[in-house]
Amino acid sequence: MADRAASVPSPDAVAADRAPTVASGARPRRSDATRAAILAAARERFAADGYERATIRAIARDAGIDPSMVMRYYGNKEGLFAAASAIDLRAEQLEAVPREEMGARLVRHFLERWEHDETLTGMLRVGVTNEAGAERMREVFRDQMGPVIAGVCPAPEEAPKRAALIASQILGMALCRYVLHLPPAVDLERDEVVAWLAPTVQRYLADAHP
Amino acid sequence: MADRAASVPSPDAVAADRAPTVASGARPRRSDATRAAILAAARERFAADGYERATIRAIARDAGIDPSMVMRYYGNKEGLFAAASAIDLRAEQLEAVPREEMGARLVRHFLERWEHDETLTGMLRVGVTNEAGAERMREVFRDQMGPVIAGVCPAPEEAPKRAALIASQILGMALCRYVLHLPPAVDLERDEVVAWLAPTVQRYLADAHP
DNA sequence: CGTGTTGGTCAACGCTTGTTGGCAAGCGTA
DNA sequence: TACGCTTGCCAACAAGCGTTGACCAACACG
Repeated sequence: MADRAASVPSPDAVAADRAPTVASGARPRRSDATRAAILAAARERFAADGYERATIRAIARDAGIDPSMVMRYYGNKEGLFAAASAIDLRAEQLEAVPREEMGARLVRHFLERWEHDETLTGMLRVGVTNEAGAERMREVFRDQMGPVIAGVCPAPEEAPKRAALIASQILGMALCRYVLHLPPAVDLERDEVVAWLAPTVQRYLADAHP
Repeated sequence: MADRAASVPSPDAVAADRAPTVASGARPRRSDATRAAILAAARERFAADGYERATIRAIARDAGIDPSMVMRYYGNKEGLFAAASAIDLRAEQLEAVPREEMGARLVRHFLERWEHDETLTGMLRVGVTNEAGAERMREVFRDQMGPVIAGVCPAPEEAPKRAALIASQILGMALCRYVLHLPPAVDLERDEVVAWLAPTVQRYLADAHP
């Protein structure tokens, strides 16, 4: 038994552990395809069903393997979620954006991320009912969103507060549009969402206190 | 077996069915206290745990009765949720508010509602992972939030869209503050939240398209 | 060729879940 | 007092859950 699949693994460690698509130092294993299939199925199920209803049995069925393989490779369900919730917001794409364009760019960036990576929906669905999922969201917010906001925020000590305000608007729209499927929110064109939300985010980012 | 506890009851019907605190036409039953205890325990559990983890057994334990009583009075778990998710946003309090104050009043109203009625947290927690819960949220949005927005919105045909934008901001803040417990969102004073969000909501409510 | 490691299946475990039906005690009314 | 409805508990059911360990086939390497 190797050191992988520890009892309570850290998300990024597990995620970075075996990434079949990335050329890492270790030589590839025959099981990389299976690992990837499990992870893909897990992301899909967590995004569609949340933590409790995304059963290991269903994930294994989707991946075309036995449930016990999930346990062997990811330790337990918690470890599987930790691996499946690894996400890169690609926030570095926003670092060179001039301050006055930041609102629109932020909104568009996250709408696109949300539509192309179901992991975000999964994190939200899980984070709302599962403490580990909520902690994961707080981590991502702090580590990936925080620095970007701090980089363009006029007063650095206000950056967390302003980041939270921005998150409230962007997460709220994602919630209404991609999770709750509120009809008028779903019907909006993407450009329309950007046009409406961008000034809000811009104000949260850099305006003086109201 | 009476006509109560139908197989798939409508939320409001079930909720209005037996409301021990309200003087209804039917004369009170000895079991009204038990019914109320079940409902209170259910609201608490749904708000704290979401749909799956709020087990009938746990709810019954909290209410100090046998799980089978829950089934007798509410038919099944879905019926229990339907009854427990009955909610009054008290939107009529906002009907006489002048348009230019509406943003601030809306934000403050919902913050207070959220802090005093855990049913809202329950609906959000359940709505994110359970289709019946999502449908319930769409209903409440349409029937209770819609009319208020339509009442002050300059162009009536734009009311649903504008209501969705407002919901995205208010639900987003509630999500960050009361569900995900994002630290900077939790640390904000209530007046601070109102000061920041009110202009946003005001713009979504009545400003021209951006 | 033989041997150890890896990838995978299978059957079962202990537990929890929603749900059901039977039975006893309490109450209201005739 | 006697009868019927109501309220409640108890025990059990079938199904599904996460998880485990035994076992087999295929590969890698000396």
